[in-house]
Amino acid sequence: MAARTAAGEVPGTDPDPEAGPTPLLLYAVKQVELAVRARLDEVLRPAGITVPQYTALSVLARRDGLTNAELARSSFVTPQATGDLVTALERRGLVARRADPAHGRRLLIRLTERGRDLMAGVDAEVRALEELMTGDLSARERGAFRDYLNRARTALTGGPPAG
Amino acid sequence: MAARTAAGEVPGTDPDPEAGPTPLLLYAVKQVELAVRARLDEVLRPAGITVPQYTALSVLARRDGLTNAELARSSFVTPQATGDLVTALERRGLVARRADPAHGRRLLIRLTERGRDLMAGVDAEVRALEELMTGDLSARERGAFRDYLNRARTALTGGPPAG
DNA sequence: CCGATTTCAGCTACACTGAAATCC
DNA sequence: CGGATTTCAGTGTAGCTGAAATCG
Repeated sequence: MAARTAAGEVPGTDPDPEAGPTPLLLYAVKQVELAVRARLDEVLRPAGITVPQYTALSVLARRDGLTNAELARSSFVTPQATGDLVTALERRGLVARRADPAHGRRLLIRLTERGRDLMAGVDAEVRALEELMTGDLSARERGAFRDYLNRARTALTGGPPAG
Repeated sequence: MAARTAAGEVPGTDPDPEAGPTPLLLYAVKQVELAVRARLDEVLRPAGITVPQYTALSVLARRDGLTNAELARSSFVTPQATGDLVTALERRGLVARRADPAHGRRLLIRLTERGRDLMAGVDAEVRALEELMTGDLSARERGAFRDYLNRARTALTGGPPAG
């Protein structure tokens, strides 16, 4: 495993003799996500929502009025998966569905006041988690990190985040 | 959203006027992981294993003879979660448990020949997925990406990967 | 007795497939 | 009719809490 590199220094290929085969970046991404999930779970438990639910609420906070199908595509899952999730959020009054005035079938999902309050309530702790994760990266490194992540997502899905 | 940056160029803070608040890196990590999971699911379905099961097998492939509790810590979940998972893998003959000769209670988990064969069978496609994700990153960028991911995990968990 | 590990029991949430109905 | 969306039904996996037993 590449030893912790000094800030600003770009690590080359890893010559560590005890490392064995270099772990895949796929795996490194998963490890970070698992660690984030564990921490985020603790932050969200008092608010009574799960990480997938928080993710859905985050998407809606940025892109209000999505349909369930669009929400599903934003997370690369089936509409059924997000359907159950949205139903749970709706029962708790965090989101509301209303018919698309321009289309008889589509149901637009919006955050309610309560939903917005909940997101505001956890915002500080989520930002603290972001800071914990990236605290020892310089502003320049954080920008590069973000760029790599965006490029990886684009390469995997063949398009920008908009579902 | 930061427009796709040319290879080698380090993006600064994002001046895009339509972007709204900069999405958190937490979220960018999650998006990549979701995209990876969707692709990896397709790759693993023919082999009949799920992504969490594959992850466990990967850990065992690199660190054979772990206990269930150690395996759980490597994924930041409870021993119960990995316990069910290992039982499923055991029923399919992909792993085997045997008592630790030096400790009456601990059960060491090892990949079976069948388990190793399964991992070998999906290896090419997993590597192809890795290449798809990082194909437009230079070797230098891949190294930096890996370093950022490792530092993020370390910052979140306060230690190296070894459980 | 304490700490770590394993296991049993019960539970919730996530996500899938398949199928049907609705709307453009 | 085809394409997209929603919904219903059924299934399996993942992960949790709580509690008990075992071992060092």
